[in-house]
Amino acid sequence: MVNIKDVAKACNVSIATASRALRHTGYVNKEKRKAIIEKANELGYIVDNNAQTLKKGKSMTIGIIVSDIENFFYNMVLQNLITEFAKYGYRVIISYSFEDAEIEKDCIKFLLSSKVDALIFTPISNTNQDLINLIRKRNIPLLQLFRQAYPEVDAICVDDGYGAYIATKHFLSKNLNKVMLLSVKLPFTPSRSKGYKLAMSEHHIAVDENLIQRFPLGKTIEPKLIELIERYKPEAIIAGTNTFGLDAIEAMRKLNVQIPLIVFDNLDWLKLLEISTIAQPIKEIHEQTVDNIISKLNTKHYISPESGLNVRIRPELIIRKSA
Amino acid sequence: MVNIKDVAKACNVSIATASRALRHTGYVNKEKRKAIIEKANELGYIVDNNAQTLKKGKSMTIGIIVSDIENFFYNMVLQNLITEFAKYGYRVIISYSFEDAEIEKDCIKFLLSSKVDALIFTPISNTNQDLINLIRKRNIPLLQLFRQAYPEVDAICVDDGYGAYIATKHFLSKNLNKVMLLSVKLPFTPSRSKGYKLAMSEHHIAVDENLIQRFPLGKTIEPKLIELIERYKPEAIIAGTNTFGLDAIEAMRKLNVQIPLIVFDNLDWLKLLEISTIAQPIKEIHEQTVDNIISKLNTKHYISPESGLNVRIRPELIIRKSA
DNA sequence: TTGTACGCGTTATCAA
DNA sequence: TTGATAACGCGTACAA
Repeated sequence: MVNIKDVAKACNVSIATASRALRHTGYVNKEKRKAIIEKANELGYIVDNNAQTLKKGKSMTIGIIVSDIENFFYNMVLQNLITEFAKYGYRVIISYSFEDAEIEKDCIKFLLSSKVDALIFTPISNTNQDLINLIRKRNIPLLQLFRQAYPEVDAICVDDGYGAYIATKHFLSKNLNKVMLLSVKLPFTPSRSKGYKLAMSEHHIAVDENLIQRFPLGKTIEPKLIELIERYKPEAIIAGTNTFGLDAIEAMRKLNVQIPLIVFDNLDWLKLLEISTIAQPIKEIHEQTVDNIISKLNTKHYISPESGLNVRIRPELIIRKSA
Repeated sequence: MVNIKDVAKACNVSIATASRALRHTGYVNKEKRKAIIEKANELGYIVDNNAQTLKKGKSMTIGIIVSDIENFFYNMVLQNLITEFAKYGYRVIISYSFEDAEIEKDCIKFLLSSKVDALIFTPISNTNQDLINLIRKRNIPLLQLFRQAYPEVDAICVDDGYGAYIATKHFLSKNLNKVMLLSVKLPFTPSRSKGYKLAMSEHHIAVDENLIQRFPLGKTIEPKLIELIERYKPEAIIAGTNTFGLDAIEAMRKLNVQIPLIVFDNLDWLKLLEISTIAQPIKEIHEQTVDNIISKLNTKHYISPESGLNVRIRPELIIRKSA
């Protein structure tokens, strides 16, 4: 383990001089600086993050807790966040909560313990209020992404309600009035059914609650779907998630029917199958996220406000063959 | 920032006692311990990782550098690794190299600087030999995943050559001899074309090099594919990646032909489309990876060997309607 | 322009 | 069973 002391000794200078040379800070003789840097490389010296963070009280890292590692869309946003924050000199530390509030608690603790300078997370529940309070007390910039579980904390979400609204409007404009909505049992997200109902009311159509179905994530709904399609004979279907979309396609195939379909979240295979989709506004999401965090970080004495923002970014309807 | 000193003061004990109580180590009066832990929770005390790691010279973390955040299969393996290592008390720190050797260098440096206890990575190139040497000199357990760019370092890979072999065999057994292989221009991975050629030679069929096509990752090959299919009229196609598979399907659709197809990497949409596939052995990969790393970590004075293992795990052929 | 010396928060040793 | 104290590696105020 070669440390700065070793480098200093090898160069016959003091630790302070070596540090100044390597950190490019303060005065140090040009030739000496060059020699020190060279020697450091030669010895394979790498600064110790832990010591540096401990000393400076700043880690130049941003913690991000992602709730679902399988979510392609989350990964896209994450990729952009990593790249963008790097431009500001910040590294991203990623933790995955796997949609589990206990794991989320661990992740938050770990990131706080690591002294991240800011924290972005997709909340699972509102059961970690104590930690949220702690973060706010410490004035660490904090942001909820995709969901808002804590009203006092800023949130940037996709307006899925609006997504459902434009999808429903699309079908209604084609005189397909019996639209079935496969919604998600996910708390803290903008409600798809609200947008659905708004569109219906704008067209003066009574809402048939049987056509609004809610399912939890994580398991196939295909058998249930077959039953529902047979019973209620919808004229169009809006699938609230990708997997619901897959299940809907499979169900229709088995029933040998073709019902117009719009699926949330634009993935590759949807394009291939020429299925209409509600596309996530990836670019807007990561841009607003970076803005939000960086501006908080740049505010010298940032103090978390009493009540949080709730930014809702609108997705886009992409019409293909299926609808 | 409440630290252990604050907790100690609040409890009228010394820092040492507070530390023992909170770390559950050494002797401390039962009631005092309870009081200290309670007070720590009340104050929102969280141990400082940086100080702890600095002091102990051990971070209880394992660094993993993933080359491609979009790769569903990598993410699955990653998820399992996180969960499994947690059982041994290790946290995973994830860095993404985005298939860029320079970023990879940064990631390695960052993880070393963070004092990870072990490092797993998917190498992009063999241009970071200096850092690899450094890691080996420090005797930090090291493992290459999915690719082997440094022969002296242990590697666990999927035997894509075998995948191509069984896929080719399958077609040959059905008397489809003109098999086109869409291979990947990826260095350091087991060669798909080798397996293809082996199968061909076992059936005493001369290899037509025109049928073996190699493409880089990241951009569509559909136009090229249309041309190739028209020119060489293959009787069967093996797509070396998912995206090549998508492109092949699209090309066939445009040409209005149906050619038997097998696609590498079993994703959801392949099942839906009833496309045959070479399925990645996710479970074996993560199990062997965990074994490899944990056993190195448990070897008191682990010394990296002269030459690395090269474990090749065989994928599985899943036959569906498409072939 | 350089070096000395201290402290960041923690753990471990050792003496009490 | 407890507490004083010395490190861990680094950055910097201050003195030289």
